[in-house]
Amino acid sequence: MIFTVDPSSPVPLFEQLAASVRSELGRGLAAGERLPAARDLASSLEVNIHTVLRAYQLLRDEGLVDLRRGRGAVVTAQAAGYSPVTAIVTQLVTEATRLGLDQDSVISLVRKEFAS
Amino acid sequence: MIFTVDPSSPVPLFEQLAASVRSELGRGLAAGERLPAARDLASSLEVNIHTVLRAYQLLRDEGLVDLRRGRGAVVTAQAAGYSPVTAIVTQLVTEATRLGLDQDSVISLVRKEFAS
DNA sequence: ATATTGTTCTATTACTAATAGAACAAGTGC
DNA sequence: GCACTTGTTCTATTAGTAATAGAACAATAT
Repeated sequence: MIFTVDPSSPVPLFEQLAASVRSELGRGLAAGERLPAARDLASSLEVNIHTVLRAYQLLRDEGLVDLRRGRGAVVTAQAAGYSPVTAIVTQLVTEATRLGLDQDSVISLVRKEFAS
Repeated sequence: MIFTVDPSSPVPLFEQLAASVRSELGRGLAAGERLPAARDLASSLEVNIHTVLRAYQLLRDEGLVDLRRGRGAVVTAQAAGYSPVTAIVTQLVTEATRLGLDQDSVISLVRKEFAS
């Protein structure tokens, strides 16, 4: 469970960290597991504890973790099926279908966009 | 050719405007056509001319328009391939990246949506 | 020539990110 | 019960960016 941030990126640190946690949610990180204590993670990432807590609170607002004093940040059950991009994917496929683009064409566009 | 911005949105005005132009590129706005003069658009949107010019310069950096003094902002030939689907794909990949989802995860979601 | 239109420059204001330190409160574990 | 852990809240400072404003400039169009 390794989280990273890049201080030289224009993306805010707390957003980078939240993104890093979400990324782990799709892999090994399961419901009930604990994230590192904010003070520990802040120390190892060399960022302020407030920055870590802001990322945690963002994830809490999204329903991905529970925060409790003394216990820390715990991955929720609903975090497993969480996908905020689903709405956009639905819109994309609807529009593509309307214009006569098939699955492979769309996936090709996605790959190209990721590569750019 | 109607462009809009929402001053109450947390998204920067120049980014909103660039997104609005990109959206039009897929619908009706063809290569060689001129965008409104920055001063005119700034006036009608009630934003600063510098804000409009920043959006235009962003679009120029993306290769979607050419900027020339006296002539204004002209849609490039390359922009023609910028379909509504491309716009949505850009939005999708941007959002996915922000949330820490990688290419394979996104493509998996697209396949699932096509299958449904 | 003159008007149009983007470019560049300085400057100000407002907002946000990130940091820092301290005190506090709720939960854990012996 | 008591010490420890860990998130919460508060004030404060610094740095960076968005947006605005105004002016002068330079290339292009008509």
